Amino acid sequence: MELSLNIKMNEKLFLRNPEQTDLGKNIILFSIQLIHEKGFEDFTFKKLATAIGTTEAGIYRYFENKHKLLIYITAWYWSWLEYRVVTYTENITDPLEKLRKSIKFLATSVEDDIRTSHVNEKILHQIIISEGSKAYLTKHVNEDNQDQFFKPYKDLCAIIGNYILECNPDYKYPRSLATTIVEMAHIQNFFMQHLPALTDFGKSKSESNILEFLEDLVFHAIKK
Amino acid sequence: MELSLNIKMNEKLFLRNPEQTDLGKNIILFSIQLIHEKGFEDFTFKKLATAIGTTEAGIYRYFENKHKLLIYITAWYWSWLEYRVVTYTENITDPLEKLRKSIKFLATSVEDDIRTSHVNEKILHQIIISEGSKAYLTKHVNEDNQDQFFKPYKDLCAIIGNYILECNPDYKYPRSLATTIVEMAHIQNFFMQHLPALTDFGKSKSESNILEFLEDLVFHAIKK
DNA sequence: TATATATGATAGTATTACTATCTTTGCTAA
DNA sequence: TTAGCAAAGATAGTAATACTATCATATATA
Repeated sequence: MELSLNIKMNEKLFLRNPEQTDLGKNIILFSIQLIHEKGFEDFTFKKLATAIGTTEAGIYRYFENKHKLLIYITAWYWSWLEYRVVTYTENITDPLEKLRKSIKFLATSVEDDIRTSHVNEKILHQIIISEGSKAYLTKHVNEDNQDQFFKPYKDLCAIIGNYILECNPDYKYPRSLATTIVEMAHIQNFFMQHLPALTDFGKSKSESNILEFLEDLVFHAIKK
Repeated sequence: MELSLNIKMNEKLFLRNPEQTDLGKNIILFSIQLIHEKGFEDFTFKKLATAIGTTEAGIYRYFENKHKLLIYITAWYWSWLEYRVVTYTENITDPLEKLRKSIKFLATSVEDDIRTSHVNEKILHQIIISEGSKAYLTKHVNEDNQDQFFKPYKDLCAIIGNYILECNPDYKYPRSLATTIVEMAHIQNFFMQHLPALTDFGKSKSESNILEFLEDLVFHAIKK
């Protein structure tokens, strides 16, 4: 049986839907590789075209510019993560356990999901850590937000926020705590890899330590 | 009496020390204005030169490229903030109060410091919020780190981390909690301004709410 | 007065970030 | 079977960016 997983993306993010053609899928596949390899600043459509074996003009038929492509792949990641979090927590009744499991999904690397052949989730996770925030740290964040480009990220945070409220309906900062979990899961990971003095995990360099830190932080914060 | 405050910067960050000449000081003054106005991606040495009334080549005599300049001004900011935090907390004996006051410095906007005529701290604070993380989110972060470019940031976090340990010597994650405070002080501020659904402060848009959230988070985390 | 230093003026290059146009390929509906 | 259309390939061109190089000039200092 062949599995496949399809995520519906905001149509304003692309000119032509990359999921519907071979070239489109290659653009996603190779851009994830290239952005990871070179970093977003050094990544260009020219290099991407060469890697795929097509021309620059070909890429521009799918994406207006490389920033839209970055938003596309980050939005895809958040949608995919939301799907995973919801799928694996919806049957859990204990809200504390739901939250704990969610934090684990946010703070832990994944293996490549074979149901999405044009996306390598393991590398994508690294991109989110190093480049993810560049999707919104721009002067046009307000316009991009009006176009709903960050909806997948917001939806995921909203779910975590609701789990927090289920644990403690009186907790005053469910959304900010949710974004703190999501952001710090990635930032602590980046610091652990590159600026270890900024964390307590420099020696072990193990994600499980980040997980422990986040759990400790969250469950103390929401304790009644 | 004329006050002045001088911060010694890492010499590898510049080709010629910008604090020592009028043009150099103008580069710092106008780059802060321009980066805030246009955002870092759209900021160029050409535009900066035009704003100052000098030539592109003139700027290149001080800074190798715009990324080094960004690191310079962010490093300056962290040094300045460390100076402020240390100055205003060293006389406090109660560690909890020291930590509380430090959080306030991290999470609150400042007025322009008149002792530094070539730096507008209020605008600089906004730049740190929107552009600060781009200083280290690069492929050359490891080399930059070896050159000690992020030392001011680390020093500040180390101080906060020590205050945390003074409050509770058994707390297991003092450094990660310190960076969480610093990072979230800025990220929550950005989200409050631009993506308010990600915070609990969207309506009031008030920094004092961020402060309350951070205090609540930190003091629950370190409670014995 | 000689000299070093900072700045100004100008020019030039490779790369980036696009836009435009024309051709070819391959599928589909008449 | 073919006409027509969409996707992709090929090629060219432009303005801006990110530099480097050189030569002249002003100013301070020894």
